[in-house]
Amino acid sequence: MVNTAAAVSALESNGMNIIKLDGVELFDVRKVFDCGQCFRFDEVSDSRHDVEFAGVAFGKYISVAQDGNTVYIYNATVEEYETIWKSFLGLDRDYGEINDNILSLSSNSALSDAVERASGIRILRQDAWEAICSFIISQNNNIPRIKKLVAAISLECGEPVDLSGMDEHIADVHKAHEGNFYSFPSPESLIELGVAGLAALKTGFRAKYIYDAASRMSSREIDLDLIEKMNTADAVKYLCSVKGIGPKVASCALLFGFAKLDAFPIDVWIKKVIAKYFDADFDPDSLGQYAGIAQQYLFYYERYLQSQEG
DNA sequence: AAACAGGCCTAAA
DNA sequence: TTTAGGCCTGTT
Repeated sequence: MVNTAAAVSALESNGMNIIKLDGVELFDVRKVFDCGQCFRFDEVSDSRHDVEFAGVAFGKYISVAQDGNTVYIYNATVEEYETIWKSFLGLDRDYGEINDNILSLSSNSALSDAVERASGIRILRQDAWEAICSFIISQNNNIPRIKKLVAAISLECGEPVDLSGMDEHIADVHKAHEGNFYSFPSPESLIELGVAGLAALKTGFRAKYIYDAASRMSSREIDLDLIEKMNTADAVKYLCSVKGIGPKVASCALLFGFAKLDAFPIDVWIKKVIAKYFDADFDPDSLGQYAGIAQQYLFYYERYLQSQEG
């Protein structure tokens, strides 16, 4: 059974393009945008749908809404869906098959519980530079503040996104929800701001790291096409040559920005998970080509358990 | 008030 | 090769 085959149709409302996807399985918008992989989407609280998240990606403003197995993408054409949003949302992959693969490689009961509990998470395919830069910012930081900092550099250095194709009513609703309407900044625009300018936006000790990464991006010393072709282990080493990028940040960038689904970021939560549920000699590679997805399931699961305490 | 937040760098053994 | 401190800032 193939779960990628959603029925795609194009709707229109007051000139705004809307994609409607019927029969979508193993997809949960809230989990997708609330599991900490993406810092630019916020929930639209008075949505006409069960749940809706809106934000900017690839220089475009969209919102993604869901009622049961039906998913809507507002402000998107069929072409944009096929070329950008389908892969961005992980809708080009069969998560039924992925979950089976993960479960076939491990009999760990916490992992099988996690797969069930976290069902519906999809790994986003984000812009590579945005992922690299965002996860540099994420270090020694918490999610609300990461989101604030990413919003701040986008407001300062990004370009205003085009809202001309949007239904005015929808646009107004979204503007009321702290949505930020600027694209993620190019490396060049961040360089222009300088280390001092970046620090002035409260990025703290990360300012020089962002600057260094942006410089190496701009000079093509960091070659995204090269990373694309590398295996994950080599790509981690490669990215770690940038000041401010260590194994965890590199793994996150590869998982969320390059669709390297075997990248396995080890943060404080995952350390806890490994200590709690796995043997001391646990090797992430044992979870196979989708180890990074398993990591997200475990991450989500442990945070879920934590939230249930007290 | 002190510790911590989805780490990483540097120095020191 | 592994192990301590320190780090911007904000929140609890």
